[in-house]
Amino acid sequence: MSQMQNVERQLREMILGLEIGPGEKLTERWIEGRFGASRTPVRAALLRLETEGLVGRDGRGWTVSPINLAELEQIAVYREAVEVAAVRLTCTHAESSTIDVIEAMLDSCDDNTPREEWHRVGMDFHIELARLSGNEFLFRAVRDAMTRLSRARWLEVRDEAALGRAWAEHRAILAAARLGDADEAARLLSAHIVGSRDRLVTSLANDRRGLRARGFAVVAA
Amino acid sequence: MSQMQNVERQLREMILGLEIGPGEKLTERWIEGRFGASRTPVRAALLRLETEGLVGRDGRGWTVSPINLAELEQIAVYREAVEVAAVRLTCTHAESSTIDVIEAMLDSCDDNTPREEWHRVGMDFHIELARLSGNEFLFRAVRDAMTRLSRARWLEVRDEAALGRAWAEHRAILAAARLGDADEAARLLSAHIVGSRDRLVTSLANDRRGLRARGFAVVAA
DNA sequence: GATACCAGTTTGGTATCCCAAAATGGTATC
DNA sequence: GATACCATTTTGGGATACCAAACTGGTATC
Repeated sequence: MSQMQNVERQLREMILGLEIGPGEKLTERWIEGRFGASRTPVRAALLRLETEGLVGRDGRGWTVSPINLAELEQIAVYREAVEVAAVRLTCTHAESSTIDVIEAMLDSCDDNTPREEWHRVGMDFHIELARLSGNEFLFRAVRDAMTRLSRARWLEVRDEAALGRAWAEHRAILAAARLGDADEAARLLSAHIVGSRDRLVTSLANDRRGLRARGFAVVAA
Repeated sequence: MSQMQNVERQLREMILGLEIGPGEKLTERWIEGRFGASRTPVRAALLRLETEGLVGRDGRGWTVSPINLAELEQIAVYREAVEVAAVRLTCTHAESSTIDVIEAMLDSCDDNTPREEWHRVGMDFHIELARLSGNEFLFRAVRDAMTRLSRARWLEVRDEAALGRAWAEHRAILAAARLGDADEAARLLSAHIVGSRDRLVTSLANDRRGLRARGFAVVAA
């Protein structure tokens, strides 16, 4: 694997895994030293991550994008548009077997599953469902949106009940998609996204002080 | 303006203006010499244009993305999702004065207006309408989709009647938005996008031989 | 004539060097 | 003690040197 892809992947992981906090300053030279690469691949990685919204320019320098509550609300609206369109498409041509694969993903999580895994599967559910639409643009839109949401979802204080409810909603959406009931799948998915957004924004707004204390920049809505 | 932004802008214009044909190979050294910049800004520009879908990797090298009819159809579906969502949002809060600005754009085109200007305004209509939604993600999605469509629309063989019909549809959409009639605006916009796609794909498919003769790579649906 | 092979060239990936602008930190002045 | 000012360092933007892999064109072999 090339250095460029390597730096990009590792840096993305550090940002998404909150090893580098939202709002932190980045210097090309620090990244260079941290990953043992020269500035050329470092700069390529930063340019890529910038388009993903994970880092941004701060005057002349680079900054890890802060968690932005207003942005999270806008992303939810965007997600609703693209995910609903995707699932409607899926309903017109999906085979039961492909739905089974996604359902199996959900099944793979149980009481012994680490929180990190639930987090990942919860995102992949939406991404893989969008992939089934067969539309590359809808798929990428959902994938990129979930990437942007990833850190915020990680910070969310989620109780067992909320996770269980999310999983139940996921299953209901799959059930509707399996029947090819586009309207029902769209309605359920839409409600799921809006509900998720509400819980997420509420949780982060409430915990904003705590997050800032941990050094994470959280911009209000 | 920095060299990086300069190279990026000029190279984008050359690609969108078909001065470099779809499917053509690009070498970093050629670009370097063509714009009098070194490879550092050239690479930054290529990385950016890659995320816009205007250039792509071809093995180790770079290629100007070909016109892809299947992709055009997928983009139309994507546009329908995001543009309809945007216009629905707009209908809930748009002021008549902001609609006026867009209507004035349409009015600025008359019989004496060069074809190039009609082309630009036809895209900007959709972009500015999406901007009115106030949702940055929907806006960027529309803007990026129009960028990807730009070259294909430029190649389309459009008659006067088709242009007039498009402008009439644009005005009808604005009228519905001005009244805040979200359902009607959504219906009209949706039909407009699908109609545009059909005309575009039909035109390009018919003229595919001619386009290839001009050295433009056109990938079938 | 087709094909396998090899030297020379081109090209993207990487490392490194230079520079101007911005940030930093210490000092003199009030 | 606060502030204005200057020397130093740091940093991103750009240019260039180097390399390994890929490509090219020609040649030898069958």
